[in-house]
Amino acid sequence: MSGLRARQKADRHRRIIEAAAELFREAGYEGAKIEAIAAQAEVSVGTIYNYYQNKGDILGAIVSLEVNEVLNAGQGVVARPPANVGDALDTLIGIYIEHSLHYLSKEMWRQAMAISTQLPDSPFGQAYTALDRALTEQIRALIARLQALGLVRQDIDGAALGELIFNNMNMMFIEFVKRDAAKIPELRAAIRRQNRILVAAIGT
Amino acid sequence: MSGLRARQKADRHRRIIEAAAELFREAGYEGAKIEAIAAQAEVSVGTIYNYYQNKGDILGAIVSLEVNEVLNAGQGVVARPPANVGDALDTLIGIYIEHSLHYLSKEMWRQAMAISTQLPDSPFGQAYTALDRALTEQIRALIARLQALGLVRQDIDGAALGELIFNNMNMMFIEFVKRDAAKIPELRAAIRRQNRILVAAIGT
DNA sequence: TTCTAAAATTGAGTCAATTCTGTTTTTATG
DNA sequence: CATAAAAACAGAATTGACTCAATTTTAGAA
Repeated sequence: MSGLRARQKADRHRRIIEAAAELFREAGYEGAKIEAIAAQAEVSVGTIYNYYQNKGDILGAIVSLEVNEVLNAGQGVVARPPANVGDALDTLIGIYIEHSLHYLSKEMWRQAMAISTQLPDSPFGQAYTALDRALTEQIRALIARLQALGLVRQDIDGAALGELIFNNMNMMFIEFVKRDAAKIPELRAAIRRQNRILVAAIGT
Repeated sequence: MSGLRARQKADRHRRIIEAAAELFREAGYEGAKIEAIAAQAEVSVGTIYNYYQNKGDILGAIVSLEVNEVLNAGQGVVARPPANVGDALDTLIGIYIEHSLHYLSKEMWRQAMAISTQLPDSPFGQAYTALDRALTEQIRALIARLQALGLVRQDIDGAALGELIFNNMNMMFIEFVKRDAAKIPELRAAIRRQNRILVAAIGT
């Protein structure tokens, strides 16, 4: 099929996202007015609201792109993890963190996180929760892999451990985006230090 | 001194907070209009903005009251902790969680958390970060206490451990307030399960 | 090709937070 | 006491996200 209508729709979606991404980057989330996004995308304000429930959902679409790339990159580590528990965790978490500021500024992350807690039932709120879950799941998968390789004790509660590691990392990341001065290497070092306690407890 | 001006100021502060707390509870954060708060407090809209930078800061003042009570209650546990690492952590965390919904609804917590990430440099954003730090510090103090009592190994990195426990608990609490259906006993059970991994690793 | 129902678009209008400017109240001084 | 400076107040005006009724475009049947 792919009628005219469907093509125009996809095209408008793309134009809105591109316009928003550009303006968010240039002017910040608050600074990017809906009217400006509409003008840049060559649609009307009403049309934007036909495609997205609110301004946050536009940002949400951009965040989803970013996180999905990260999840993809993480798969490689899960498939072939370094032969050392600490390094394996550090490598996976490193991918998450290093990738995180590619498309999104700290300010955009702050807004995205804020919206996802403020409106947990909006389309974006639910999508963000699902992304968090997917990341937790991937850490859990890494632990299962390490258990299969005999690097992590079999009697460890993998589900609880995955959540613990993800929750700690995520909270550290939240604090990281809240402070503009915070640097990536310091964030990684702090998380490594925290995980060291766990690594000592679960390794064979 | 305590001139008329200072007294009126304190009185207006109190009236605004009381009016806001009542309306937030009744109508929710978004539902409580600034005009309504102003009317209820018998001041003008302009005056409210003279006292608080924005609507979020009013909520922030209420949240601070709540968290400070919690910190206070926690001190008792740190002073005389149960003679078992798992129970000690569970007791302290229990106090935090059970107290959390006394004055604040889940919706108010969501708003407060959102604002604190959205505007980390606003008065409330900074206050919220300080409160988080104080809670982390209290968990750290409990661990130090348990180490002094010989219940936790001396060679454990107490600072990192405190952060790990707080970050995990906080993230679980965030997810808890995001889901209206989530219940306190389940939250506590989930955190206990996660902490069990740590308890096994650090106990003597 | 022509016509009609459904889908999509438009932009002026609404609503509520925040800002701004002129007025009033308080304080401190002679 | 009178009064000028400082502080606080009031509420009208501004701003920007979001809504909605009217209009335009598309798909597909005749």
